[in-house]
Amino acid sequence: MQKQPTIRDVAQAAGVSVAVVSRVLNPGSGPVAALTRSKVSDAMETLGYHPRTAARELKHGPPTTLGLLLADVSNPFFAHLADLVVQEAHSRGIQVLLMTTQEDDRLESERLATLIERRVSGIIATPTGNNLEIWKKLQDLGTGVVFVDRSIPEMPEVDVVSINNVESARSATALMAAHGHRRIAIISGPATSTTGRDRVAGYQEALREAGLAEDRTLIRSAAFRGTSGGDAVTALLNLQDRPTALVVANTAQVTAVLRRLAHAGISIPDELSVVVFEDSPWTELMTPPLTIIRQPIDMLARHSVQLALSNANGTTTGKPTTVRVDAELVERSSVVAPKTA
Amino acid sequence: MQKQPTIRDVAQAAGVSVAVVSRVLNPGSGPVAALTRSKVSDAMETLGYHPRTAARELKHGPPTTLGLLLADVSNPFFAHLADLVVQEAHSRGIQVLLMTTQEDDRLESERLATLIERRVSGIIATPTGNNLEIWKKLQDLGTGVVFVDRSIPEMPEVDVVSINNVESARSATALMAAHGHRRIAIISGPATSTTGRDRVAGYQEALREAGLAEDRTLIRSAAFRGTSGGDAVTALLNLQDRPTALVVANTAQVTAVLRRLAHAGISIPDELSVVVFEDSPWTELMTPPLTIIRQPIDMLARHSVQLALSNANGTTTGKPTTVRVDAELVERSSVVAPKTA
DNA sequence: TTGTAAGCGTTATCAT
DNA sequence: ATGATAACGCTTACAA
Repeated sequence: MQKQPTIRDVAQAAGVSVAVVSRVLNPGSGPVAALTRSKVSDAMETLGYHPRTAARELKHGPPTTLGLLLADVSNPFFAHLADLVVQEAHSRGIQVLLMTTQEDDRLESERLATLIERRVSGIIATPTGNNLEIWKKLQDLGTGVVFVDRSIPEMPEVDVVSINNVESARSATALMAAHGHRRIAIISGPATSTTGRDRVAGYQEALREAGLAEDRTLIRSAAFRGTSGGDAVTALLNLQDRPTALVVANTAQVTAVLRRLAHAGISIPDELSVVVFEDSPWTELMTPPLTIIRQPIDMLARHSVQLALSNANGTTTGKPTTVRVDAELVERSSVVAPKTA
Repeated sequence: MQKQPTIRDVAQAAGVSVAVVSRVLNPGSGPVAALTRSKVSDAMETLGYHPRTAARELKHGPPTTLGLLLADVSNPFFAHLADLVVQEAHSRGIQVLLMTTQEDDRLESERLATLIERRVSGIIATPTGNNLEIWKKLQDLGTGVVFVDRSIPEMPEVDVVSINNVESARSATALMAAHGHRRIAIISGPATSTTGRDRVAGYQEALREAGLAEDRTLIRSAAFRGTSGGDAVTALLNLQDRPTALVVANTAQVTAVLRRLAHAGISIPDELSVVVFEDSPWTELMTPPLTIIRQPIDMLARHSVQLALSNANGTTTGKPTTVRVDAELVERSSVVAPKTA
């Protein structure tokens, strides 16, 4: 186990001062003679020198790391988002500290404390909805905060990047209505989440447009974690006047819902038409291939990183930005006209 | 945008010296009077003080971050691994820097350079197979290096955590043989990867045990990225003597394979029995439910973190550790006896 | 063009 | 029990 050479070792080996080494390390920070430069480079090479990030950051170096705080990474949607955020960040020379909250605001506050201590330049997060004060503080500190996928209504000053939740749920529901369904159910995220609320709003809008009456028993919100989606299905199936169509607007609960449906022996789309908010490749491999709402995750990733970085150092342009990208309804074969009973 | 208070500000506000503040920050580092402690705590509270990690690390503080270098995080297997690694690390107060290589050794070397500069205490990685010198250097530097899922044969000195690839492929193949299949194909990872080679070895072993002759045309290695799995399927289907069973041992190519199979109108398991190395929930939702090899990802995550951390600071116990956990063959409905032609 | 030296925010060693 | 003060490795005026 060898000891790490410092800038001083390099300077000595090259027969110059540390200032010169620093200059070749940071091109543009000052003049260096070509010959000197190569001598220094050689020294760095032979010594196997690597500048220490911690020291650089301490000396008000531009913070080069970004926090990515997600609910969890097992969820394919978040996994894909993480993948793209990392790629996008790397292409800008930024590193990503990955953290998860498990939808637990207690854990969230701990993670945020760590992020504060690290003085990350920005944070891209799916907030639990609490810890308002900490988020505020982060912004005051000049951290670029961006909420992705969801937001916190009480915090309109934070930038948000998400799909148009209202519109996507509306289009999914409208598709059902267009096929002649009159009893359309929705399983959404918890009512405390903006995605949950917005998607239900879109659903209601579609109902209104189709001249359909709203039935509260057909609106089920399921927690993101656990198997709440399955229970929602069971509840729906136990209704005396069962729905003929179902919009699964809670991405984290899609497999739980489908599993319960399969278990109950419900045949899709004969007994139940289905649209899910989930665009993993496997949705196309199902029998029948599922009609889905596809989220442009690459757009979400790109905008999140860009905003987080541009908001860093309090370079906030004043009014908060809200990026709302359109999701795409991909029609496959899980929606058909209801059986006339 | 407020300025961040330093330890000096706290000291001043509390009317003590910085040394005292540092002591209350690091309990056990020295005596502090109870009254003093509370005064300091109050000052920290009202000022909203957070110690700066960069400064602490500079002052030979225990490195508290770990690098997780994966091929990509879109792959559900890696995503799940990342999720659990993060959880495990957090439970030990360690942070995780997430990076991806896209299976590109050029990118890998860049990421590794960054990790060296950050002086991370450990790295958990799915190596591309190259950059041998850098990996060696990392170890010399006292970084705890752990290869997960795959390994590099030329680097027996590095700890490895993976499933028993030989045995899992053997059991999957043996299942086919037990059902009476005689033409069993396998689509594995590239021959340059240890997982690819090991799984093929297990496949061959099972063939031998079943007294079946090996047919080279039934062994297809597909790259991890892209849609190479689909091409392998097509090649297999074009054989004049088609296989009646297929082991998909390349996790990253499972959906590509299934998609091509569906596209070709091959019915599972009637025309082709299938076992896949992939345990995402959706495999159970397919028609028919897929027989799979389930990897105990939680074990992989736990051991990886533990090893990476214990190997840090050159605390290497001498001989490298190899943790090989057993994968589980979960029989569902995608394997049946071959149709007697 | 290059060198000197003063920080950056902590921790740790001595004194007091 | 508390306080000065010297590092830690790097950047950056300011000199030379």
